[in-house]
Amino acid sequence: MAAMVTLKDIAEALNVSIPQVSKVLNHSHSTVGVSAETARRIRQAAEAMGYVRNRTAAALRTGRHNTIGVLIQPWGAVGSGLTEALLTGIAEETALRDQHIELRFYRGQDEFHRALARINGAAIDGLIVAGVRNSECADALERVVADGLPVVTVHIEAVGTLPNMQCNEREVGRLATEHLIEQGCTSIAHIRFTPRRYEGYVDALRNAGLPLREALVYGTPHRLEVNVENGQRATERFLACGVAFDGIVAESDFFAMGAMVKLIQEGLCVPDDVKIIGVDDSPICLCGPVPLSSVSLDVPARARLAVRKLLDAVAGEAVQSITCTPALVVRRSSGG
Amino acid sequence: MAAMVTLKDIAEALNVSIPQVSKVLNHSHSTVGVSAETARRIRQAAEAMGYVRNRTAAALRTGRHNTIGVLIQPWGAVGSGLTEALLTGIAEETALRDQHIELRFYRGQDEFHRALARINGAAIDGLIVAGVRNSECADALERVVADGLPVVTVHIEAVGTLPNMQCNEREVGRLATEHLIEQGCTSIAHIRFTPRRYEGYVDALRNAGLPLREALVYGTPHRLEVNVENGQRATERFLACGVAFDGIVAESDFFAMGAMVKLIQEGLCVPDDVKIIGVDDSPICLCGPVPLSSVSLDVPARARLAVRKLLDAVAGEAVQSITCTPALVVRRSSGG
DNA sequence: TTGTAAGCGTTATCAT
DNA sequence: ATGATAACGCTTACAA
Repeated sequence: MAAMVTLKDIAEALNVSIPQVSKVLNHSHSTVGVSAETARRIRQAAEAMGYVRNRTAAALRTGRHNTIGVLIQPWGAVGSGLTEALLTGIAEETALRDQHIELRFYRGQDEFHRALARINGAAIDGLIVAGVRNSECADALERVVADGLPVVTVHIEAVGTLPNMQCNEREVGRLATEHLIEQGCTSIAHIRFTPRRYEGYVDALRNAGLPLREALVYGTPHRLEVNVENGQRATERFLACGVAFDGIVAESDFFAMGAMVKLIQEGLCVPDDVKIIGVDDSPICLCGPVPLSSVSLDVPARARLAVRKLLDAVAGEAVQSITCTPALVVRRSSGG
Repeated sequence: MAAMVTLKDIAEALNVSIPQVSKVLNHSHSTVGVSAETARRIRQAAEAMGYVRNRTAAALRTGRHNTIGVLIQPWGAVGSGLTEALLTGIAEETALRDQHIELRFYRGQDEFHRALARINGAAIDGLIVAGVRNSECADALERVVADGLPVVTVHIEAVGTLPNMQCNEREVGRLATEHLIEQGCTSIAHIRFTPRRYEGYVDALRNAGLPLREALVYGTPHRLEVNVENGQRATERFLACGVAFDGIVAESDFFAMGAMVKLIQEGLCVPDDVKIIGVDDSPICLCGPVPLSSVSLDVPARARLAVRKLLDAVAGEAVQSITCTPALVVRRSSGG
C-alpha cells in the first residue's frame, strides 16, 4: 500500500491544524471559519499530494456511510432483464447523489435472513429490498426498520408497512387488453399467473362488453413455470378448445414468445390472424419472428425513485408507497 | 437509531475488559487467552444484547474492509444476461467468503474515470473490473494497482498486465464450427464480430479440409450492431449470394436468433436444412421456434474465479491471467 | 488469563 | 480565524 495521504500529512506540510484542513476539504462548500488564503493553500496541497478522503474514518465519526444496501432476489424470469434494469436504475441515481452501493443477492428464505444479517452490519444508511415474497421476511424487515435502518422495497405489491415502489398491476392487465381491443380484437385469450393482472384483463373485457370465456384463460401456478414452453402449451389449449380467438394477452414476454412461436408453427399469421402482447418489455421482445408489443413496468424509474425515497427516509422524512403507471410499448405483434 | 450495542456495553455488563470481549466475538474461533467460562458468558451476553460488529470501526483499525469493489460496464448485448451472470457469480463467491460487494457501473470512458475515482475511496480491499475496452483505461487501472489496490479483470482479453479471467476465444469459434461439422455440415457460414472467434472458425474449416468462402462470412464493425436484425440481414446475404450452405456459426445468440427467424421465414427448416449455433448461451436461446445451441463462456465460473484470485492478491500473492475453456451447449438447432 | 493504553483518520466542541 | 482535545468502536502490543 503506497502513500496514503491523510489530513495530518497536509496539516503538517502547511503548518496548520488538522481541523482546518478537514473543514476546507470535506465540509462541503461552506468554508466558514477559514481564511480564503489558507483555504487556497490547503486545496492546492491536497491536490498536489493526491489526498483522497478516508470514507471509513468519516463514517465511523459521523455515523453516515453514504452507502445504501441493495438486497435483491434475482427477479422475474431469467433473461427478463429486470434485475439488470433494477440495478442500473439504482446505480444511476446513487451515482448522481454521491452514494455508494453495497450489493447482496439472496434466493430462498434462509438466504434472505442470512443476507439481511450480513448487510446490516452498520455500514449502510438504508436498505433497498427487491423480491420480498412473504410476510415472514417482511417481519424481519420491519424489525430492522424499528432498529433504525430505513427500508424501501421495489416489488409487485407492498408487504406490511414497508414503503414500496410499485406498479399498478391491475392497470397492467387492463392496458394490454384494451390495446388489443382497440386494435380490433373481439375474442381475447389470456395466459395468466398473477391475480391482479387477470383482474385488469377482466375489467377491460367487461368495459368493452366482450364475454369472458373460461376456455381462453390458461394459468400456471408457479413462478418457475413462467416460460416459453408454457406459452406454447397454453396456445395449444386455446387452439384445441374450439373457441375462436384473435388476440392473446400474455402476462409475461416469455409466455408471449411461446404463443407467437406456436401460432406461426400452426400456420397462423401474427398480427393478422392473432395479435399478441406481453408484459415486461424485456430484451427478448426483439428476438422473435415478429417484434413483440409489451407493457413496461418501468423498473428503472421505480429503482431511481426507491433511491430518492430511501435517502429522504435516511434524512428523517416519512415515506410511503408510490404506485407508478405502466406504459404500453407498441410493436408489430399487436398490429400497431 | 435504536440501541447500537458495542463491545464496551458488553464489557461493562459483564465486568470484563473490552479486549476480552473483542477476542471472543470477533477474532474468528481462536479463543486464545480467554478462559472457557468467560468466553461462554461473553457469547451469551452478546447474543442476548443483540450485538452486531461495527464493520466500519474494525476496518478503520485494521485497514481491511472485507469488501471488494465491482466496477462494470453493462456487458454484452442487453438481454444476453452476461452482466447478471457476472454479478451473481461474484456475489456467490463473496458471500461464501464473508466478503461484501461495493458496486458501481460505468458506460463511457469519462464515466469510467469518475467511477474509478469514487470507488477507490479507501473502503475496498480490491477491485474487479469488467469491460475495460482500451489501454487508456488500463493505464488508470495500473496506476491504481501501483497505489496498492489489487485489480482483477473479467473481460474478453487481458489489457496491459492486469490479470484477466478470460475465455479461449479462438476455441469458441473452433468449438462451434467443429460441432456443426460433426453434425454433418459441409458448407458453413459465419456471422462475425471479433477476430479471435473468426480465426477459430477458420481453423476448424481448415482442419476438416473444408473451403473458406468469403461470401459466407458477414461481419458488423460495431458492438451495438450485434443484434437480431443484423443476424437476419446476414442471412439474407447468404441466401442471395448463390453459395449453398447448411450451417451457420453466429458469434452471438442474437445473430443466431435473427438467422433462425429469417431461414424459417424463407421456408427452410432448422436444423434439417440449416444447422445453427450461437455464442453466450443466453436466456434467449430458449425463446425461439427451435431451441438454440450455443457456446457457453462460463461467465459465472470466471466471476467466482475472479473473486478468489482477487482475495489471493489482497493477501499478497501474485496472480496471473487465467484462460478458461468454453463449453458446448447442444440443443435442437444444431441437430444434436 | 486478564487489563491498560494507544491509535486507525476523521469530525465536533470548545477554547483561544 | 485558528488550534487543542476528545470521541466514534475496534484491534493490537504490551504489561500485570
